[in-house]
Amino acid sequence: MAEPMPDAAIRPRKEFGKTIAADITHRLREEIIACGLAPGEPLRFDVLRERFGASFTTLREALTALAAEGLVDAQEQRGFRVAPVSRQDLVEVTDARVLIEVELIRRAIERGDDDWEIAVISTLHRLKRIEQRDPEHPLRDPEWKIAHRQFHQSLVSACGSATLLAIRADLFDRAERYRHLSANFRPRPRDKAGEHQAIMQAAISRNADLAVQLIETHIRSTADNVATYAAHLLDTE
Amino acid sequence: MAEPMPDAAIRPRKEFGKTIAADITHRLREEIIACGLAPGEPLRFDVLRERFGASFTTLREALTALAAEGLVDAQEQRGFRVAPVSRQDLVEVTDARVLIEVELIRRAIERGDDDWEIAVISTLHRLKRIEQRDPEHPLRDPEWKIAHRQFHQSLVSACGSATLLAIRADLFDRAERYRHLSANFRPRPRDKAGEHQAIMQAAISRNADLAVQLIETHIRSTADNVATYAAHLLDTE
DNA sequence: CAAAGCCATGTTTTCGAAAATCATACCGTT
DNA sequence: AACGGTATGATTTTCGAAAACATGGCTTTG
Repeated sequence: MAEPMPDAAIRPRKEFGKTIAADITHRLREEIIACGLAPGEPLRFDVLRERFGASFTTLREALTALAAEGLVDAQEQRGFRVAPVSRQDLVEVTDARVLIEVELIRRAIERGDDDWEIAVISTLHRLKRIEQRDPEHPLRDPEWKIAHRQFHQSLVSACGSATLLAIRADLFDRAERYRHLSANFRPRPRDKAGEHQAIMQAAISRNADLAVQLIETHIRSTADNVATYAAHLLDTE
Repeated sequence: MAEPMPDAAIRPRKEFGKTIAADITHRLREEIIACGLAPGEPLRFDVLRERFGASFTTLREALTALAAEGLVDAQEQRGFRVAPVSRQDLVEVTDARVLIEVELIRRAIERGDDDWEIAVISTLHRLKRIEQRDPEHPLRDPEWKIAHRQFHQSLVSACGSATLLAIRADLFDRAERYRHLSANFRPRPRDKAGEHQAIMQAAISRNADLAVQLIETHIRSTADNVATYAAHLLDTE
């Protein structure tokens, strides 16, 4: 007889990662990036315990990991809180992203093979499909977010440095939180589809200088948008 | 009457940081960097528990933090181990350091004020004093290590980006571990004192191009040294 | 009345036992 | 002998109680 479906009572609690701690780290990260937990908000164990159904120490491990990524602020003996946002931090994250992403794009264009080209083309294709389906509020759509993340990830994936890719990933997450922050106040998304298309073409045709210029513009204009439309959230804290 | 010295029985267990977890993170980090714990060595809780006198969960939190810094390798459900070393990783860390440190030196030279100049000059002075006192095995001397770290830190401290400084600090630690790895097999330290002096002068005289070139050479030649004299440790794993 | 000290309360932090998981050796079968 | 599956011991992971700590209000004192 076939193994029955897992009973609700023994449904696995770990949907991502093998350990509960890794799972909670992942869920907390997504929630902070999406601003479901507001910047600066205290992260009290009682509340988290109820929300995530894990114990003190497991939560503590997750919060410690997120603190290292810059999404959580650990105040020794006084608990944790969601990392605050500020204009200064936005500028720093943007600057760091440009510095690193530009270098990684160059390396990827230099080193990328057929598989890399295929990855770039196919992740962009998926992204465009999702945008066609529902062109309204991309950041509200989890699928769009994943596809967008994967497209940018694929662009640099052939750079050859896992070390720099890890740093880039952390910075990308921190920047994405700022995008969410301003999403509710932004009048209309600009033509991101066109920008992504142009970046893809520059990369595939191995035009490094153009790709670098497009990426830098892409990153900086997004950050400018955030600074404009989330201004009231950046100056008060 | 003056407060008596803390009794041995109630001697504080936290010498660094306010929490035990932060203290253990710090001690473990130093021990891994100094190769007191060998690369790839499993980090079993029984052993750590005895060595650091903390409980499972506290150790777990410390290991999680160090995993985010790249000094510990977390294998889900199969424990932790000291991050392995490899030629590839050495190259990546060196490359990343050059990319970031070069940029930060430029920014610091651009933005540094009088306090910055004073910090650079005085940290170099302390470093030279320590080298005069005991010119034998600098990496064996904890004071030299701290002074060396602080000199390089001071050079970039005025860059204006806490975000990039944090990334730089992690990479510096990872590189320092490789230096320790080869220290036992290196015949003689080359003229680091002269290099540090030249870097300081280029920085203070605001000669960014020269400072950048010197720093890059400094970082790369150190890494080359490691690759040469720790070759037998890098190829086997 | 101001300032300092002290207790009460809520929160974080730490601990070791207990549950879950993995690695290994053993056994039976082919 | 080789293979697959299972029991066993070792190790990690998780939990909630208990200790440590910070904060704010209250009392006492100068």
